[in-house]
Parts: sequence; C-alpha cells; structure tokens
Amino acid sequence: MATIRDVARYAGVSPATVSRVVNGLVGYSLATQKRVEGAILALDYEPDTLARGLKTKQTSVIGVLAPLVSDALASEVMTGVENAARQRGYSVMLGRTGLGSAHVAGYLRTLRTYRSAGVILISAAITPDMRRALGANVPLIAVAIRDQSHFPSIAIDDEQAAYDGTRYLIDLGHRHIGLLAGDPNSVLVNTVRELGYLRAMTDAGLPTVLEQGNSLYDSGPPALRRLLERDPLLTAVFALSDEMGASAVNELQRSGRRVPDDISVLGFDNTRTSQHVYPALSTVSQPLEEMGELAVEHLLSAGNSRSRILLHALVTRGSTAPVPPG
Amino acid sequence: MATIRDVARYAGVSPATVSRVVNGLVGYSLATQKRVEGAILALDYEPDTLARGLKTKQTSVIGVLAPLVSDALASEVMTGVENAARQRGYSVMLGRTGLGSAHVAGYLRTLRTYRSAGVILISAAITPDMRRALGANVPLIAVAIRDQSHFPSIAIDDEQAAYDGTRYLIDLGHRHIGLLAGDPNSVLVNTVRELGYLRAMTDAGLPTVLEQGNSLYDSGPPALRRLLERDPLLTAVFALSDEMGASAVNELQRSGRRVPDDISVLGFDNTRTSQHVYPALSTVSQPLEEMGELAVEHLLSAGNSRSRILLHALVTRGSTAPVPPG
DNA sequence: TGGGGTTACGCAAACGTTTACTAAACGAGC
DNA sequence: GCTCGTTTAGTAAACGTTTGCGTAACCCCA
Repeated sequence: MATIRDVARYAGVSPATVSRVVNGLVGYSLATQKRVEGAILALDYEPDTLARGLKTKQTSVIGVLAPLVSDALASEVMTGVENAARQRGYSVMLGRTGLGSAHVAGYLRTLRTYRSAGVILISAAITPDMRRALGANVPLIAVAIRDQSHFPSIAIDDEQAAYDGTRYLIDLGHRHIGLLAGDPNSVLVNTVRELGYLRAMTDAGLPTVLEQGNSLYDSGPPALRRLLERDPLLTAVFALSDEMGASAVNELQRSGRRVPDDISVLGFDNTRTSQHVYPALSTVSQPLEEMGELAVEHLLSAGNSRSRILLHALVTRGSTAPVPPG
Repeated sequence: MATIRDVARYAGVSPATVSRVVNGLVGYSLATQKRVEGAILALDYEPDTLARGLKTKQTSVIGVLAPLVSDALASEVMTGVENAARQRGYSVMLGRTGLGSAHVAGYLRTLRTYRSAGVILISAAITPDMRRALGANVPLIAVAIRDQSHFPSIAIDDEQAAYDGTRYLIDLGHRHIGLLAGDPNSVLVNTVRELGYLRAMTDAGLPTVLEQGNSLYDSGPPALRRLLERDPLLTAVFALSDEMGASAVNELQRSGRRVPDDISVLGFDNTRTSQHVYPALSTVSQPLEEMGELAVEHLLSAGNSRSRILLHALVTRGSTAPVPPG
C-alpha cells in the first residue's frame, strides 16, 4: 500500500503538498496538482483512515445502535442512515441495544475510541450514562423515539399518532376497540402511544381494553386472545406495532374470523411487515427512512442540536373497514 | 480523554509498561501491574483504537456487505455476525452491495483503509476486482452463496436444497408445480436453485413451468399470475424466496384460491417473513444466523481458507398439503 | 529595478500507540 | 563476593497523516 511519502516522492513534491491536494486545500499551483493527481492514480494511493483520524481526532464513522439487528423498523431507519452516510463519505458501524444498557455503554466507549463522528440510537432513549460513555464532544441522537429530556431526537408525535389511529377506527363506527400494547419497559414509546389511545377513547366516551405484548410477532396472538376474552364484542384491534398487527390478522383468520368483515386491525409504523400479510395492514405510518437521513444530517451539521418532530400519516389498506352492521 | 502517558505518569511507570499490562504481555511485577490497573481505573483510560491500529496495522472491525440494508435474509446473517463479532471484541461495519460492483469496490477500499480484520459478503459472489480492491492480506468470505471459483464461502448446497424442496412437493402428489424464480442476474444463487428444480422435475418425468421474479415481495404476484396463465392446472408453487412465497400466498387468497387446499406454496430461506403470513409458509431452511457466526470465525482463524457447506432442511408449516383429489 | 505583498511549497512536530533494544536490578551458584 | 542468567523496566523510533511556521519565488506597480 502506497503512503503519502511514496506519492510525494513520485510527484517530486513534499508530503505536505500531497496532503493539501488530497484534502482540497489551497497552496499549490495547477501544475503540481496535476502531477500529484497523476502520482496518486499511478500508485493507487488511498489515505490511511487511521493515521488521518489519529491526527485530526475525527473519523468518518457513524455509529448506529438498534434494539435487534434484524428488526424491520430499525432496518428501514438504517437504510436511510446508510444512504445519507454514504453520500457524504461516511461509513456506518453497527451495534445492538437489546442486551441491556451496560452493553450499550460498552458500544459507545468503543465508538469513542474510534473517534466516531456521531451516533444514532434507534428506538431507545438516551440516558445520562450513555451520554457520558460517549464523551462530551461526539453528537448523539435518538431516532423513532421522542426524547423526554433535553437530548436531541427525531420522531413523530407518538401520542397524537396513536390518538389519530384510534380516532380513525372510531370514525369507522367502531365502539369496542382493543389495544395490543407493547412492553413499556423495553421501549418507552409504547407508553406514550398507550396514552394516545386512552385519550381518544375517553374523549369519545368509549370503554378501553388493553393487553400487553412485546411488539414482536409472537407476542401478538396470546395478547389478542386475552383481549377477545375480556371483550368478546371487539370489532377492532389497534396494534402498537406492525408485527403484532400482522400476527393478529393471521391469528384471527386462524380462529375463523374474517378481517376486516368481522374485525378490523390497525398496525403501527408502516414497516414492510405490514404488507406481508393478507389483507394488507392499515397502519399508522412514520417516515422511517427519512428519519434516518435526517439523523445523519443532524450529526454532521454541528450547530443544530434541535430535535425534530415529523408528521405521521394514516395509510389505509385492506385490514380495516366500517363496523359490521349489528 | 486520558492517554497512555497520563496513565504512566499516574502510576509512576513508563508508557511501555502500561502498554504491556494493557495487552497482557509479560515483563512487569505483580506490584506494578496493580498500580497500573489502578491508574487505568482512576483515569478511565481506554486505548485509542486509531493509534493502536496505525501501529499494529490491524483493527477490530469486520465489514459486512449486504444487498439491501433492510433485507430479511441479510438481517439474520448479520445477527449472527454481530453476535460472534461482539463476543470476540470486534465491531461490525455495514455496507450495501445492491448498487453495483463499483460501489462495492469503493466499500472494500474504505474497509482497507480502516485496516479491517476481514469482510463478509452476503448473497453476493466475490469477484477478482473485489479481491483486488480489498488488498491481498485481508480475508474475504461470501455467505449464503456458494462460490464458483476458489474464494471461500459458507453456504448450503442450493441445487440440492431446491431439488429436495421440489421432491417434497412431488412426494405430496403434486404433478403441476410451477417455479417462482429469482433474478439470475442479481443473485446468481437463483440459477443454481433453478437447476435443482429442473432436475427434480425431469427426474420425475414432470413438465416444468417457470416465471422470473426478482426475489422481493412485489415481484411475486405478477410472476404468479403469469405462471397460472401458462399452466392453469397448477397445484403447487415453489418460490425461490420467502418474500415471493409470502406474496404468492396472499395473492392466491386475494384471487379466491385457498392455500393449501387448492394450491400449495413452498418458500425458500426460512426468514422471519415466512411466518408473517397465514397460513405460515413451508420453506427450505438455511441456517442463516449460524452462517454469520461461522463467517466471523473463519475470518479470525487465519489458517483455514476452506469453504463450508452447511445442511439445509425442510420446514413444513401450513402452506403445503397433499394434492387435492381430482 | 527595487520593494512590498502574495502565492507556492517544504520542514518538522505532533497525534497515541507498540516494540526492538538496552540497561539496571536481582537471585543463585560457586 | 563474583559472575551469569533472568526478570523488570525504560528509551526512542516508528506507524501515516496534518498543519503551523518559515522561506523562496513570484507578481505588480512605482
């Protein structure tokens, strides 16, 4: 592997000059620029990231931490992150948060020793010890979760989104609407969504019924069964994640109920999963890929530490319909 | 951030000694070890990865390149990779191959400047220019694809797996079995699988009918419709990816056909997607997470450059059944 | 043609490690 | 008590960059 000195020697200049043209600084003539560029091409030179990072105290790596690696929601955010990062010449480093906060802190310490340009936390709240583990001067932002404290985040208004989703079902004529909630301990966005559901129902003077899942596919069916036990008159189910929504649709069909004729199902997040089911899941959509892109923009534009709230939207597909007569 | 010199000063030793205890080498007394460890704790010292990498010409990063970031198959492989990497103190860096091989080469060059310990290519074949872009001394391995040339890979025997899948449908009594193929240009594993299907059908003296999709969900329905047009007597469909299988199941229901009573559907890969549909997809399973783990093991144990072929398995769920009478 | 201002470029130190080399200290055997 | 071998420890160079500082060369105008 050629070094900057090799290039310098080949071009008959000093390493400093090579560095300057590589980095697009000023201080050389057009003629030398050409010579240096020729040398770079000839020697297939590529600056060493490590040496550069050591000197400048910054590398082009962005850390991304997601609950699971294979999570559909995180995948879409990561797609946005990867796109935006690549376009700007940054690389992304992957980590997992689902193993407890001690591990997360470990990741952040590693990311710090890599002199990462910033880190993005998906679906997890920033805690003070995370902030500390990362060191004060590398930016950190949470995505798909609204930060309660003063840390920056990019998210939708989950409470209002859940309100609007519930309201949509109410407007379809449903009166008995059950909630498939997520685990409030693992991702506290669930609590906020619950609140939106509760507010919409009480605003409409309707009774609430709620069962806890854990946001993943397998937790849907048992929670759904409990829900139906508690209120057999249910004509609609609002699942706080698409995975639970999808498994609800499948479970209902398995038990002989028709979706949406007998019972409507509404999902949340608008991940790919919502389309992998028949009938396709109506869902409350958040712009996940865009969130990822905005997150890297945020990290790389030092000035703004402002949080952003993006707009949610209702996407209606086959799994919801007006309440059946009778 | 404390440096090794700070620790040395605090402990009253030289930086060299600190380095030795940090790296678990020999050459210091128990007493100094204790003192150094105390200093490390007191100053919250963490060795700088960049400086270390610059000196040793190696970092603990493993590159992982997947077709799409949000791909279900890749997600599972990546889960395995991330697990194995983390356990060994390595970090994983993410890239995308779906943008053409020029981009891939770019990623590999980047990875090289990071002095990555090795890179894993998911669902894509290694080409000589990739090998070149990465530099000769960093290991590279393909996963979930059987390499045709001499590059190492970890995969199942796709031809035989497709053969076995087809054979399974034949053994259920099906005679008219259509194939939902993937794009042979994007991922050439598809070609091999096609071959397995063709061999099984001709071995059984059955007519073959095949339509091309692109492995993703949306390509399933149109390909399926073409398939049914060409052979309206179809009682089974073998999809070469779970996504196409899932969309086939959904599309069949949409068009009023019952799965598996009227028509059976068999998927491939056993990703999460295969369970997100009702009835759940029978599928040819490959041990994706294990493949990921083995891949990092391979990279880190310098000696073996041997390829490995893992066992596939048939997992039967609700989407397949014996051929309907008549 | 000479002087001031600008431009082009090189020198060398620094970033935080690792590691060959060297030297001091120590213990043991005679 | 001397020598020798081993253990413990320090010195300094090197890894491949970037960048502040200094200086030679150049340009323009009086």
